[in-house]
Amino acid sequence: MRRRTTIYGVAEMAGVSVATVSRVVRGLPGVSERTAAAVRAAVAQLEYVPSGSAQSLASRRTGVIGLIFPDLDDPTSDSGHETLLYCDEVIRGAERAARLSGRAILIAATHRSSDPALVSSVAAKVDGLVILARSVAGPELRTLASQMPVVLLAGRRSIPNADLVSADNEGGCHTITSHLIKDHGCRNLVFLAGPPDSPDGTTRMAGFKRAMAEGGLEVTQSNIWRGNFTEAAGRRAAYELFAKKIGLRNADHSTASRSSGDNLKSKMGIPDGLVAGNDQMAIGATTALSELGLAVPGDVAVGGFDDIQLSRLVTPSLTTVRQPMRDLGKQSVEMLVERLSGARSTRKVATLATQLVVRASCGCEIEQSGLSQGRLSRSLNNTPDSHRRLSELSQ
Amino acid sequence: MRRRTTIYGVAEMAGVSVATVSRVVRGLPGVSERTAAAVRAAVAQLEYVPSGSAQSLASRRTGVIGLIFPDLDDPTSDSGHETLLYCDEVIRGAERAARLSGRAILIAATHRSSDPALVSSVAAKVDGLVILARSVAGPELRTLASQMPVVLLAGRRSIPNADLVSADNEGGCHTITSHLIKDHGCRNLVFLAGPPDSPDGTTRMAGFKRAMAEGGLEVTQSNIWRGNFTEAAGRRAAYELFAKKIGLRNADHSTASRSSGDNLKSKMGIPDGLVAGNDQMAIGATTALSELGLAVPGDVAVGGFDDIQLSRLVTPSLTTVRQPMRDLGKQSVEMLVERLSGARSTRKVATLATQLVVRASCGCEIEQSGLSQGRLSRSLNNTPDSHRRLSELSQ
DNA sequence: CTTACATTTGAAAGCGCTTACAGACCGCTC
DNA sequence: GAGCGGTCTGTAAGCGCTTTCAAATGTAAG
Repeated sequence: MRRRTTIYGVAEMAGVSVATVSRVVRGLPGVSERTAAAVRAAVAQLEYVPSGSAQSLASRRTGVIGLIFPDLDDPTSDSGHETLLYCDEVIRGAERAARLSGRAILIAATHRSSDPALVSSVAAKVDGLVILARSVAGPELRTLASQMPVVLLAGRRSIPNADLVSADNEGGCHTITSHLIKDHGCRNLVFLAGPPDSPDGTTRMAGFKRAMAEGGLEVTQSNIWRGNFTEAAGRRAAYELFAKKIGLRNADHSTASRSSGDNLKSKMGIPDGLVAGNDQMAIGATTALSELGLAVPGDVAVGGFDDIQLSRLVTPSLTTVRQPMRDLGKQSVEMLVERLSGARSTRKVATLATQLVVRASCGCEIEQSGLSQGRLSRSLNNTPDSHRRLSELSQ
Repeated sequence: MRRRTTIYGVAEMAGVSVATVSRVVRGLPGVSERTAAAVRAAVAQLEYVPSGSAQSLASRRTGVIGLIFPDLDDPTSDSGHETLLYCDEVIRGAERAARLSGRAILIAATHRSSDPALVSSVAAKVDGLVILARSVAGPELRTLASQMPVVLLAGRRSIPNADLVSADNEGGCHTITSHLIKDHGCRNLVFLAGPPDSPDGTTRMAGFKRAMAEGGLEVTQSNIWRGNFTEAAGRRAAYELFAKKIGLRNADHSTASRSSGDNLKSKMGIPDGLVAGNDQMAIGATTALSELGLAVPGDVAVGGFDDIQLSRLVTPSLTTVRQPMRDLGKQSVEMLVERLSGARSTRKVATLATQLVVRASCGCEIEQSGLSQGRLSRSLNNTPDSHRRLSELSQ
């Protein structure tokens, strides 16, 4: 582990000043080809690698972008697992975008028990930050945003100075709801919402309502069911919405009377479709419906949101909405780079289009099984003309 | 984006020298509580965050570990996808270990068309490197390893000075082979090998051979089939190994004569089990066997290696061997940290235990279907007593 | 051979921190 | 009161670069 050569060593060997070496190494103009060649020879000879710290200190740029994401405490939980995958994709997208701009990505995960100094120490080493969801507390976030460019990814908060990138939750939910209405003729949809304080959930519900309105369908209390994003909540929803109305107290798979067609359902106000605020609830509901003897999608069409792993594996496979995770990472970094290069100083908000993933639970796809299962899934863009939708706010 | 406060600003406000501020900020002893409090007040007041570059330059430590991994050119290919997941897990493990040691992780992906300066620029910013597989070319690797601590993860090369971490390919393949021999009574196993120049493949074959020897079974030419790790190769293997021997030219699912028990098979030298060097080949072979009218695991037991996503989804689900990906990342960083803290200077080689994942293709598990599919999979450690096996070489 | 101007080079002043090292100050002991 | 060992604090010299700025050199025009 020999001590690394410095710029002085190279300068000496090449018989020039350190300023000249610096110019050659960074490819700046104004050095004669003759001199440059001599310097390059010395660099190669000595295997010179400039010290990143010294470069950063002198130029006050690190060439590094920080990415802070939440690390779940309980990696065994379902949601934990899904969040992990989500973050991984984002990291990948961010890394690529950073690499293309000649920068590197410094990653750090936070969780509730982690050292508060962590974020500072990362902030001290980077030119700008991409912060996922709520991995950093509000006050700290404000401080950071006042000191360096910050992009919030899927963060709900509106921090002055911080750009914002998120998936189009409203549009995605609108798309899947419209799909159930227009393509599958649902007339009595129920939205399985999340807790009222979930911004994602609220935005998704807005999409549901807009699609209903566009379809000429009324949305009342009875079309919104409040849950908490868990599978259990989905099950409960199914029982509450269907059990009484079809005259069952206990779910009994073998003896449950098979449902009796649109006629009865519409008469009794039984929903003919469910749109869930996330996949977990959709899956819970689907399971419960089958216990109640109702067929999905035959009697009730079901749609989810997120496209978690499990959604592809359940029977029937779940029609859902996928977020462009990798693009979220990419877009965040690109916006950061734009700021870093001084190209922009106004605040910017980007919303990336989501993608409808059509599978079986809506009635579109005949169930596959065996080897090929899980490999095919047709999908449609919900915005056919453009890949992303950007809106810019000066602020 | 106001200019950040420096240590001088804090010193001035607190009425002390910068040396004292430095001591307080880093928690060094030898400062009276009175003074320290004043400094802390100033730090909070000014929202002072020390410059990482300046700290690194002065202390010649960056507190950052670099992680270099391959980014596949073709992200749509199967192997690409699997490799991505693999890397993601490694990154997670590395990040956690780094965080626990108070360091951050700088990630950068390389692929064949990427800028060669990338690795240098990363190297210039970190205290040490973890390098995955063959993401960095040999000569460059040597240079790096001569200048800073380097850990090679799953890298086949033996670079002087570089520590090495890898999964126990030999042991894993030994375990699954033994499982087929001892628990399922296979007597005529065939190993579907990779190309001879694949180190992983070779190591796995060694495990196969050892298990065969321990089971008192001979290994000849006819027990080794050479492939190239693709599904197509697996299919070909099945046809070549079985089609002729059971008197079929064309696979015909409906009319194929069902196999006729151990009696015939052993008489004719038909294999009763396949151990594949990776999951892709195992899956290809399984598909082809079913086309040939042979039942898996009924007529032929099959085992794979890697535990790719698909292995859980195919029918029958594939019994295979999983690498401890997250632990690989963790272990790499830990070894690097050990070096960085000067605790060790001898070269170290760590081999982490793999895990046998028992599913249906060996005959252990009754096939599951429906909702619960993919969620349960029993698994056994192949080294019951210890989680990892370390061997240390002084060199 | 000047003068004017572009091109190439080097000297030197930081960048914001860490870290010897030395000095100041304190209460002791002899 | 001198001498001594602690404890606390400040001075200043780097760390290895970048970046003015001015000097040196070359070059073309007058």
